[in-house]
Amino acid sequence: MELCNHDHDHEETVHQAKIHAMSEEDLQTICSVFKVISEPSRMRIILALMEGELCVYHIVEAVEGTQSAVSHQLRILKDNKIIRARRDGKNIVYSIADEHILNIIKMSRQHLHCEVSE
Amino acid sequence: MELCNHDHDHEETVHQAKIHAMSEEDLQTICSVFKVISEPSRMRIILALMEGELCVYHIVEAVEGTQSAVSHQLRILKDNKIIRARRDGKNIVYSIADEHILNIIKMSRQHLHCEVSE
DNA sequence: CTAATATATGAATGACTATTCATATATTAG
DNA sequence: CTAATATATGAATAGTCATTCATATATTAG
Repeated sequence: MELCNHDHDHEETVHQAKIHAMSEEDLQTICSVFKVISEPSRMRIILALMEGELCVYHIVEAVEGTQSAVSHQLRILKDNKIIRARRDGKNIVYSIADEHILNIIKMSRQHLHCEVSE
Repeated sequence: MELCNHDHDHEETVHQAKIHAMSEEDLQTICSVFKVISEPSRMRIILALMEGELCVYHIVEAVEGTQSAVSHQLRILKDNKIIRARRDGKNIVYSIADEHILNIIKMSRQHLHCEVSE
């Protein structure tokens, strides 16, 4: 593989791609956000919390998961600052911490035609 | 774990979450899109193609990958209708096929402050 | 047809990760 | 303090997946 002589515009496109390339850090940032919300079990939790704050027991009920699995995913969401936790007596109440993620999900649902039905 | 009596609003929130719940199909759709673009190697390819169409050789050059790895990722992007391929002589020229994905990425970059520098 | 070029692909491998199970920690009631 | 409740967590497991290596396919030049 030596040359691609069928279209010299490609050389310029490659040049532009290199100039406009995201920093490695930004690339990791944006990709890790997509990765976190790409897991259905986590997306379900986020969607549930979009309706309002919930304690673990009710999140488990809303997403129909097991306590342990939900708790592990809550940890990942919290570590990624997508949700926040506050203690309220015996319960830990979770809520959305990042409005940007909400907007990304909302806009994506519109684009992918996965909006709320009503 | 029997009751959560510290806040009865949670019951209503769970109710709303169940009513507004996405269909399983939509959930898979949106999550699989996020999954595809959550891999840095694939995101690099998409970002390169945002500058213009490219043949495989030039994609390899733009993203600084190996031919085989890039080819495998191109396949996944094509299977997911994010890019399209057309043959041009000895080369296969790839280009973005889904404007929605572009918008999602652009908006996400704004939200996450990963915009182009200039 | 043959050689060279461009791209694709199958299998193997290693890395990552979601879930489960068992258990630990924290809070409150009594 | 003790029991019960609510949540978190560590280890094990199984499944997924990105990359690599070797090779196959397709196109063009001669």
